[in-house]
This record gives sequence, structure tokens and C-alpha cells, in this order.
Amino acid sequence: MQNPKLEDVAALAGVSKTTVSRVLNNRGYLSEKTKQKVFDSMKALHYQPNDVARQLFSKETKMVGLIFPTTANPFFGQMAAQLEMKLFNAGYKVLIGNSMNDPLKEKEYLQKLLANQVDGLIVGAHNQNIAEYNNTNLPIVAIDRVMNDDIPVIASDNYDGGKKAMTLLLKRGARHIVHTDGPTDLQSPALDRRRAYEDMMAANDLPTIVYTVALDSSDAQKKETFRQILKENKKIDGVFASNDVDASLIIQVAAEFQKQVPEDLLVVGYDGTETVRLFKPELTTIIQPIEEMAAMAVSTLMDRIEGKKTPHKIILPVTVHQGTTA
Amino acid sequence: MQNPKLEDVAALAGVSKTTVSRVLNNRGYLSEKTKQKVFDSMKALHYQPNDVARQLFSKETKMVGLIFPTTANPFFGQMAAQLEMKLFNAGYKVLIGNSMNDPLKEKEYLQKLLANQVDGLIVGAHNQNIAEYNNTNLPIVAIDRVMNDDIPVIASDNYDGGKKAMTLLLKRGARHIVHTDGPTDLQSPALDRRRAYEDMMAANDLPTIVYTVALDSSDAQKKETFRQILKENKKIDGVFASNDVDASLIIQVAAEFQKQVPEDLLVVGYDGTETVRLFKPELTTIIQPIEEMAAMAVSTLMDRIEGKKTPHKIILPVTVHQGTTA
DNA sequence: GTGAAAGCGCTAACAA
DNA sequence: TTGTTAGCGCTTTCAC
Repeated sequence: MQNPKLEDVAALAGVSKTTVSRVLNNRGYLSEKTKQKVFDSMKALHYQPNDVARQLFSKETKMVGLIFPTTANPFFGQMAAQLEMKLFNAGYKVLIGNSMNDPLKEKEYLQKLLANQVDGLIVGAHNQNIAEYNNTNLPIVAIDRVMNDDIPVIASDNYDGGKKAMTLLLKRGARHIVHTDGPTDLQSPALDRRRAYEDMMAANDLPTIVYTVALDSSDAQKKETFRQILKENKKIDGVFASNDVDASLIIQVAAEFQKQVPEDLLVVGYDGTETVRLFKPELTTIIQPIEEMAAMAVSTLMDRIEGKKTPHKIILPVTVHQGTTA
Repeated sequence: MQNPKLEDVAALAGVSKTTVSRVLNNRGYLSEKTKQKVFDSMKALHYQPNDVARQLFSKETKMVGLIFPTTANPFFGQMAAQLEMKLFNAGYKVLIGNSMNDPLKEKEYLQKLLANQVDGLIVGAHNQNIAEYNNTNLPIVAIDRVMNDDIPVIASDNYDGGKKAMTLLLKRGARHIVHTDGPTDLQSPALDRRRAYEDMMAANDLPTIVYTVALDSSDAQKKETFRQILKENKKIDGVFASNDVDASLIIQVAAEFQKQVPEDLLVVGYDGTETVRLFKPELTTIIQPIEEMAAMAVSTLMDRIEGKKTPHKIILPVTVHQGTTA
């Protein structure tokens, strides 16, 4: 049999659709007897209200779209899990899209999510020039990404994180420090890490050496870049990587070059997910407060959905995970 | 302004709703001129069809629900990412729910997803006795979990994986081998790993030592269990852990006991995600073919949705990642 | 306390 | 080639 509908319940209980709807939503005056009859009929038919019909009427879906590069990356996987938990507690379901750093895919997702009438969006993906984000007045919150003046950004204190990382390297005596970075044309708060690097190097009269790593390059391609770094910079004695994946790859490549970490090369990563701290506790890294960021993202989105004013930028503090690599 | 609807487009273009709908779905005969008029009006109004209304009519949402323990775990994070990609390519959106190994939450999710009229479900969560799974004739596919006779299971070859792990340990001379396992009351194909362990130990006339690790215990709690293991089994020289997280924790605990890996203790893990191979390449582990499993799960689900018959059990081969821990 | 009827935005028979 | 009308399953005025 097809799924029973409200009408079937009404027929079985011998009441009108209105009454069943009232019981369902606990609205208006109802005699106990009627209520009971209706409940019994619902049970008997295994009745399940159809949310799609409700959504059409109420014009809200209680769904939030998440657009992230990929949950396969521990940072985003953990962020997604935290967001999902907090949205669940706020009564929202989560429609997820992994953009894989592909602008086309991101655009398609955005369209699908809009078509699906999501009540809000949390974006952690990193593509440029997706005009559609501006064409909508859907509540949106960005994570670690500046989208436009109207979309609030949740970020960790990237400048301070960069300073902390550099302090570690400089204290341990590194002088020829390389920084790996994402594309600089992205308006990302993560650029503050680079600024901190540059400022600290300048303050110590040291020349900066920055390599850009494309977001969509494979691990193999990244390794090739890192081999290049080691070849081109014989005196390199420190690396401030913009994330823990890059840091790990660099450590692997360093081994190929017979460079010991930390003896010959100090390495500091970035992100400090639980996963990396579990699997690679020796990696010194800057911990982003994922849970707090998720909490702020969700509460900010809820504020937006309720039409409240929200700050444009929310910055949360980072901490250091002291391993042995720096 | 509110989102424009089909009617607004029709009015602006000076045609009927039907015509606009036809243009939208490219159905029936339409003059080029009319089409153009309609397209222009859609552009002018930034028209976006409302999928909720379409879903109500078509009775399909093109959404698939995913119920997993948590995407924060690399195995599930990668599995979710792969499933999402493949479902996207098949034209489906993904509603995700992290059960956090909480039966109540899993039940709530299931209800929400059913209410939301998802077209299918892929379940990787591990709770027992959720009757609702049987009460529905929604197409469902399970990953690494036996749910009932009617729900197809996608799993990797756990028995062979267990054998491979044990072979590694035995070859390197381990004799007092402990196995850590999930709860045995779950009807999980992962139990085959344990069977393989028991069979191999028996074949070598060795006594089995199995510890059960609750799924919802924290890393700290797990570590406590592992300290116990080392205390209670002074002669232990090998561990076959049921997953890489446990393996990592055991290695950490072993260090507390001044046990060197692999000199004093051989360790083999399970799962072999890209993440663990990146962050902890030294860990010898059994690689589950996540991508292939995701592909089979999706194609099986599609078959189910189309009403085709599907095999009840699909088993995919595992491989060994040879590190230095065994 | 309860019901009849209209409508959420869309699609598809059936006409024209 | 295009329009009229009914209806997807639900909620809510408004009337009794």
C-alpha cells in the first residue's frame, strides 16, 4: 500500500482532515476522546506526516545546506560533524555538498540547495566569483572565507596562529623558513597566516620564501612542489605549512632528502584536528577551535534566519599543540 | 520581494503557467518565440523553480539519507564524501545524519528522513533494534552491517582482512596476540575479523585474548581499556586492532609502558584510510576499498530504487598497507 | 469542539 | 501550439 495520508487517518477515525491536523500539531480545542481516536488510527495505519507537503505550505524546510570542499579531509569532516550536531539540536536537517574545490560543482550545489528551499547555508568551500551567492537573500554564514560585505564570517585567529607558529620556529633557531600557502587571490582570512609569517620574518630581518599550493592538487602533485622547495632552498631549516596535510607531506619528502625532523628541519602545521593529534601527535601544530567555530556558525545562522543583526566577523582564539617537530 | 513563482513568470511573459512549466521541463511542442519570451521573463525575475512543490507532485525528492556514526572519523568521513560524490553524479542530493552511536538519535534521524520523503537510505551506523528499519519499504542499503534479510549489505572481505592481519603478526613471530573488537551483539560483518583471528590462533594452538571496546567510548576511555590490556597480559607481543584509531591509541599506551613498536609489540590496524596512510604511514593496516564500497552501495541503491533485484551481500577485496609496525 | 474550503507552487490530463 | 482545470498532502481561515 502507498503511504497513508492524513485523509486516510481522518476516514478511519471518522473525523475531518482538519481535526487530524489539529491533533498532529496539538492546536485548538479537542476532546480527549477525539484525540484518542485519531492517535489510534495513526498508530493503526503507521501514519507518518509528509514533510514535503508541510514545507510547501509553511515555506520553510528546516534544512540547512552545507557546502564544503570534502568531508574526506579531517578538518572539514570534523567541522561538518560538529555543525551537523548543533544544527540537529536546533531542529535542522543538513543537506551536504562536497565541492571538491570545483567551482562548477559548487555552483550546481548552490542552485540545488536554493531550489530545495533550504532555510540557510553554511559555506566553507573556497571558490571565487560565484555570483549566485550575492543574488540571494538567503541567510548565509561563511567559515574562514570572506564572501561579501553582507555575509558574516567565522574564523579562527589566523594572524595570531601564524605568529604562534613562527614564534615556535624562530625560538628553536630556524632562520630559513619557508611558508606554504593557498592561492592568494582567494579572499580568505587564512591569508592572515601569511601576513603573520611575513611580518615575523621582516621583524627578524629574514627574507620570506612562500610557495603556493593549489587547493585542488593531488597529494602526489603537492609532494612534487615540496621536493622543489627542498631542491631550491638548500639552507631551509624550517617550514610553516598552512595545514597539517601539507606538513605531513613535507615531512615525508624531507625523509627522501635524508633530512631529519626536527634535527635538520623544523615543521609546524596548521589545523590540529583530533585526527592528526591522534595519528601524528609528534606534529607541532596550531589548533583551530573547530567546535567553537561550529557553535558560532550555527548560532549566527540562527540569528540571521530570525532576522537579527549579526556581527560581520567573528574571530576565535587558537592554541598550540606542542609536538616534537618544532 | 518574495521569490517569484511560475505564475509570475507566466504573467510577465503573457502565457499560461502550463507553458512556463513546459519550457522549464522541455516537454511538448513550443514555438521558439514563446520559449524565448519565457526564458527572458525567467531571467528578468531571477526565477528559480521550487523543488518542494515539484517533490510534492512527483512524489520523489531525489534525496538520499545517509546515517553514519560521525564524519569526524576518517573512515566515515571518506566514505561519506565518496557516497556523496557518486550520488551527486546520479542526480541525488544527500541528507546526512551523524548518529554518534546513539540509538535514540539514529531513530530520530530515521524518522526525520522518512518524513522528508527521501528516495533511499544508506546506513553505516551501528545500532541494534531499530524496528523502524523494518517497518518501511524504502530502498535501503547497509554498509558493513547486517540489518535484516531484505536489506543488502556492502562489506569488505573482513575474514580475509583478518587473516591477512594475523598472517603478518604471526610471520613476524608474535605469539601472544590480543584482538580488540566492537560489541559482538551487533550483527556486523566486521565480526568476521574476529572469526579470522580466532581461527588463525586456533590453527597455531594459541589462546585467544579478545577485548571489547564500546563504540561510544571516548578516546580516553579506550586508552584506559588498553592500559588494562597491557597490565593484564605481560607477555603480549602482538595486537590486531579492529580499527586504526584503536591501533594508534594502543601504540600511544604502549609508549607509556616503555614498550617499543615493533620491537616489543607488533601492531596491525584496520581501515587504512588515506588519512591514516598520510599521517601515520608507519602503521601496518588492512585497507578497506572505500571508493569501491561507495560505488557498489550507490549502484545497489539505484537498483533498489528502480525496483530491480539486488544481491543480498556484496563483498569487496581488501589489501595490505605495509608499514613498520608489523 | 469540529468541519468545509481554499491555497502553498508545481505538473499533467484533457480540451481547444 | 497553447490554456483550463484538477490535484499532490498538508494547514489554516472562517463558519457552525
